[in-house]
Amino acid sequence: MKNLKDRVTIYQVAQAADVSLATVSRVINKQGNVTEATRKKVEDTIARLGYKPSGLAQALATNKTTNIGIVIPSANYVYISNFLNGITLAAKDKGLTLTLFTTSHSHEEALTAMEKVISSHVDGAIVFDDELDADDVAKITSYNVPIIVVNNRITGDRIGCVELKYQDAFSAMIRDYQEKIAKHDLTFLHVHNCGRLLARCEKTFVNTNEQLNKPYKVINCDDSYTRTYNEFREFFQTNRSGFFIAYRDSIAIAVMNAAIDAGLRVPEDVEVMALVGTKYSFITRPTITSMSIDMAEVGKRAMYMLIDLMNHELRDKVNHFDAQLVTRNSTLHEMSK
Amino acid sequence: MKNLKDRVTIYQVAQAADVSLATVSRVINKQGNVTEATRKKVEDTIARLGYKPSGLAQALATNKTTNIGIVIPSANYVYISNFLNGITLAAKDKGLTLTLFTTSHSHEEALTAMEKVISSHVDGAIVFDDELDADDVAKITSYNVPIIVVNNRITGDRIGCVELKYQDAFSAMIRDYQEKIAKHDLTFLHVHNCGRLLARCEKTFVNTNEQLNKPYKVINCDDSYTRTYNEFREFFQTNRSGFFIAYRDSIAIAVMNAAIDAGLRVPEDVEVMALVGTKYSFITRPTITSMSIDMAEVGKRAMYMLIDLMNHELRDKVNHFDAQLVTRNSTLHEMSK
DNA sequence: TTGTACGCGTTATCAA
DNA sequence: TTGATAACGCGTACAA
Repeated sequence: MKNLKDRVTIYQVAQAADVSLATVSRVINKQGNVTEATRKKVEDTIARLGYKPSGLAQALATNKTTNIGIVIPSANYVYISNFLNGITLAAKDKGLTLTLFTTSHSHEEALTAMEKVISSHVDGAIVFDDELDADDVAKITSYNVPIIVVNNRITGDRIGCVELKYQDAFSAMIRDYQEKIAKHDLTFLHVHNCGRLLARCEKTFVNTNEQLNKPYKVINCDDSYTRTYNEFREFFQTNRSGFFIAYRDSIAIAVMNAAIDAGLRVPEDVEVMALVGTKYSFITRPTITSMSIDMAEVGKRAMYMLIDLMNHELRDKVNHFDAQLVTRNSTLHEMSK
Repeated sequence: MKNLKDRVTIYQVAQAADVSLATVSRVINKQGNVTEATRKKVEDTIARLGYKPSGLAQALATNKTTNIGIVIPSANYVYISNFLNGITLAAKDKGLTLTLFTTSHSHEEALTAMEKVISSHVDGAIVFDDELDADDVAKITSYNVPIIVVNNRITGDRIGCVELKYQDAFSAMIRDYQEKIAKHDLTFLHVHNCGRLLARCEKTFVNTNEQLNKPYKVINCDDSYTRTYNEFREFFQTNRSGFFIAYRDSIAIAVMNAAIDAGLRVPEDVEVMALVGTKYSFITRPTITSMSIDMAEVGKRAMYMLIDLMNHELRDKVNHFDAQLVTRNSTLHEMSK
């Protein structure tokens, strides 16, 4: 008994079972056309030799890898983890394996990731990355790999997409606040180069307030809890009130904690909300008002859309999820009930 | 110009460039032994035809996939995301691609995941999954795939491991509390079937208290924020004090919020700490005392160990990370300073 | 420097 | 029901 078996091949199995490799192949793929007796014989020697088919060779022969490429900027955000988790659930359900490509928020890396997606021979891909635009995506589908794009409206022969719509709910929320409460000026926390989603929200913010003819502010902000906390500790020395709208809930929490630690009351003096909420929106005190989309559901949907697309039976190439406003204790919304 | 190019092969490039496919192969792999002129000619036609080498065929021919298998229970925990992120960073650094296998906390799924790891032909694997024991892991290395196991002490010819050690710091913390503060009885929140790490901590907890001859409690608890919160709201109706030690920080936060919402003071009436801390330990108010290991660092280390192992140059097959106690405001530790 | 021919581990098509 | 044999797309000795 050797310690490290060199990979045992279908040929060795065939030889040991005294059949041809074609027969072994039939047994592996349960294709029938095999006597019960020989089937058992083959299966026994497969077990005895510990043979596992090479996915590589199978893929090369069938032109199917049962591999799905996932392109994301990083695995480190909670909402992306949730998204990823939804994908894994759906993928496992269908016996698909996931290959991960991360891009670290750089256009260049995103492009090389797409190259790798192509050469890695995946059967399809799900792309959730703001660095990639329509042209970049078109490039890859010209290689005949079906793609679902998340958070960008792109369609094509082999492209589907799922949109994340914050505009309606966000705009409604702004109107509601301005009409019924309007205690504080609304301030949008702009983050430089932080993706389409935030950019769209900022546009919605500006437009809605302009239409209402209400005052509003946009200030710069870092995409980091600690730095934002420190900046706002400073900020709240002189500014003692406001309504702050942050991208992610950790940023909103940073602002909130800075306010509280500066002796201000939330939501009476300072109101805070997050655009992208996760479960961490409700574990703080006060809890954080946030917009939310169940990213695990988005992941599942994307995966199922991709499977349909691979089978050429995807009817609606554009799906969308609408964000829901969840009012909690960091804003005065509750009062309007 | 056809819309969907069927995969263009090395052979087509060779033909179009009027050279043999061996020459194209040399150009692709930058092996030299090619005239500057023909190299340029080949590269031009590669660009013109949009040729991308098939990773599959390359892998089959070279017996190298540059793919690393990652086995984790789920992508949904923050500390696992951090771990995953560390891995992606190190992997990208080395041009490696990641294939993800999730097991959903079931032994059966873990086993099939290992099967897939084998047939997927990865060059190596990192396994962070409590469902797998030494035998399961041994099975896979007999297929000659190098493995780094996280959070389990397993070694072998092609196996290395990185241990996550909580015992020392946890035991020291218990002694310290019992000797210097001892205001509340210590209660360990037992979660059924929640993995080796928690089990080891529970053992440490019991042993240390036994040695000190101090009273202690172990009570059952769910691994869910909401359920834990609700149960402890109930609990705090009658029990008005205690020191609770939870597995993850979200669970600790659930207990803390339940206490606060029940009108108790933290840490004066109720103390709370988490064994596995993430960044969410410091965004709550009060902040949560927790033990912590930088899981991103663990991921990086595991990846670099694996690379060494693949190159047969891994010296120390056992690495370990020691947890650090970070005292924050949810316990009275600060007072002992 | 370049080309020929074989092998990598499968699947699939045809005969037998 | 079985068994040769040709793909699949590439790397690589070896020969030219």
